[in-house]
Amino acid sequence: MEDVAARARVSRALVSLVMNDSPQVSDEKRRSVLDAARELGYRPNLIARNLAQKRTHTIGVLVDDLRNPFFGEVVDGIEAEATEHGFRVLILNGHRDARREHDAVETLLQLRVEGMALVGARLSDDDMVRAGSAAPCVVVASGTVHPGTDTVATDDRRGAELAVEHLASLGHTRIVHMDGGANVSATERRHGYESGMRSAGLADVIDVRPAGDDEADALAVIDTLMAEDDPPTAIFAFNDLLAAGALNRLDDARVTVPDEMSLVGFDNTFISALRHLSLTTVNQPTLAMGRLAVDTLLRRLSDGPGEPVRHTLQPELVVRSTTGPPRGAALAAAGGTAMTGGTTLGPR
Amino acid sequence: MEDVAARARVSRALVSLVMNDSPQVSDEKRRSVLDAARELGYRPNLIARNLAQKRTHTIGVLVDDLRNPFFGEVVDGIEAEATEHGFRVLILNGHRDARREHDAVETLLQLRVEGMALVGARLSDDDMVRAGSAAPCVVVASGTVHPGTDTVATDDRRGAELAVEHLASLGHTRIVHMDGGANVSATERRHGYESGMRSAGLADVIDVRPAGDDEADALAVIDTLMAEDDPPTAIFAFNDLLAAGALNRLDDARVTVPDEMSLVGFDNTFISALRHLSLTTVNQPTLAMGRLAVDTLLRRLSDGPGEPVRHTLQPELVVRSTTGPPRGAALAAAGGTAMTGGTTLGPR
DNA sequence: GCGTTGTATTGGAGCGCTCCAATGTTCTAT
DNA sequence: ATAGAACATTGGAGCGCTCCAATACAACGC
Repeated sequence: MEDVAARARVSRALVSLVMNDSPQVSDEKRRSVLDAARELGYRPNLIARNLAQKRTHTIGVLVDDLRNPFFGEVVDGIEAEATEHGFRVLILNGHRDARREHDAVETLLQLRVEGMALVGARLSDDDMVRAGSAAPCVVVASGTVHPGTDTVATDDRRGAELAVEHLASLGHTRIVHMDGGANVSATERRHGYESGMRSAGLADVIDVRPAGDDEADALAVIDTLMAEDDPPTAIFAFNDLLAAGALNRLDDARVTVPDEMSLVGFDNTFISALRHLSLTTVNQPTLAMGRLAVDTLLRRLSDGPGEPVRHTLQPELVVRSTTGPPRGAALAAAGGTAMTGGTTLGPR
Repeated sequence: MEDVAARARVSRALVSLVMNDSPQVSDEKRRSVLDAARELGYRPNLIARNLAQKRTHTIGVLVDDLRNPFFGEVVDGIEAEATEHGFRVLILNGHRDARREHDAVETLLQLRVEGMALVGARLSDDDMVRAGSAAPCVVVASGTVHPGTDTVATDDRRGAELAVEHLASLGHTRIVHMDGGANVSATERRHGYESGMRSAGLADVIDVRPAGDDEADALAVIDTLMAEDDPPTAIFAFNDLLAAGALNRLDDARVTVPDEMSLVGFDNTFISALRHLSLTTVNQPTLAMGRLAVDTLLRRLSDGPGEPVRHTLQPELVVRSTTGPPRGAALAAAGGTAMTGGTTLGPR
């Protein structure tokens, strides 16, 4: 910078003004500074700038699992909204590991991000408090919800209800839920499953099986289920990945879907749309969630602390080809439930 | 930091030493500094530290498309290796957009990363030169190759040959290649396809169709192909996503796979393994590529500039259920080609 | 007791930038 | 011609840390 100033025969301060394109600079000087910078291959040092400004214009994103396309889509939304508002986005990967996510948050804070979006993060309440007191945080797509933090989430409970209503309306009674584990989304979806079952008059056959959130987690559960005397006729899985794993395993066991087993996922990731999976699932408005997360963060940034806000977006049932009436059942009455979108495509 | 020093009744310099856990510090002082830091909720400022040290211990990763699981796996490898060597990893998303990737590189450089891994990036030679002169770069999984930069890649050409050999050995003659566009991987795979065709004595029916690298890009190509008088009996697609798109469209057109059409992808992403896709594909050792990329970067960092190194890893054919003999053909001779791994599973 | 070695601690300059108050310059109105 | 405003430019302090050379302190042999 020194060199640029010298070459352009101006002060360092003026170079700074040009670099931040202040309107206060005469065209003549601006041009000569720009020329000098180019000739010298000068590249402003963001680190120094951030230090001097005491601002970073950066929001940090912690993603629970970069390989889960659902999170990828949320991040896309975050990036879009953030860049529109002049913020840079730094992405750190949590690898589905609480300890690494804890470290990642610490790194983000040490880097002095101005806000953090925690996408599907699995953080302890302690972590959340520490993080929240250092920078505004927004928890997206659950994982954890701490009392004091802003959140953006889909109405997981309602989504689960939609799934169960759909299955019940097809005539299913033995509907099992493959549970996603110890996070808020999973809890909500389980509650939704339960309330859906109750509304359908199936309270006495509520059946929740602990599974997980990844393909591999489905295998053992399917094995167990199919070994039972009276296996279910339908499964509602915590998410698409789990449902895909279930589908694989059902295939191994020569169980046809949806004839012998109906299957519903959650998230409407692109894999569920693949024609050969054609998974009935529950859509979450991922892009909107990402954008809303950033908006929430920015609002918090300008308004300062206050009542935590909770944004809840509405899910939609997407009916594809993994659900149908139970084997031997009379065709269930069409329609009835509040489902939207999705068409049943191709033979399965 | 000032405050911590005051509270612990030591100098700022000593606090710095403790924070970088230097062995030169007496246990007594160390403890009191640590206590003071905790009580005050002190969090070191990485920005200031980076500025003072003139080092960031950070390597930047530019990912062409976060939603492509293939890249996600490579990034996992990069992160693993980098953290093992005490480096932080910053991920920026390129959104499959040359302009955004250009900007992302600039950002990374301004943040003074010590090296950059460009995963599938689509950068101009100019960009690469600028980037390479500011920080060591390694180009992973192609996209672009600039003469002067280190690269880590799969032997795309060989991978394509494996695919074609496989199809030819099944008895296919009309084998079309769906091309991935203007990047090095695509070019290599096309060359591999061509040389594979020549070796199989099919030089006169080489048929390359421009497509792309995403699901949607497959649709029009399939439509065109199936409208032709003498459609091919096999397709070798640039990657799994494209193959998945093709599969969808073939389904729409009521073309059965593999009876009426065989299909091979590339990358062996987890979607190709989904039982209901069960896509024959070419595996790339993603994790190893990520790790190797970091190693290359670190070596360059310590050795300084020099002859660019090119690491080429070997691909493997993974045979699943989307390939079979052409309709009506006699069963082709088994074995023969150098294929590894993968078993044909379940009925399609 | 003294010098000597060694280790523990400190002051202060400096990293590359921004920002503020101060100064210099030009223009307008009287 | 001149006060005043409006704009353009500059010097220098300061952001929070590290690192070096300098100093303080302790232990040791003679």
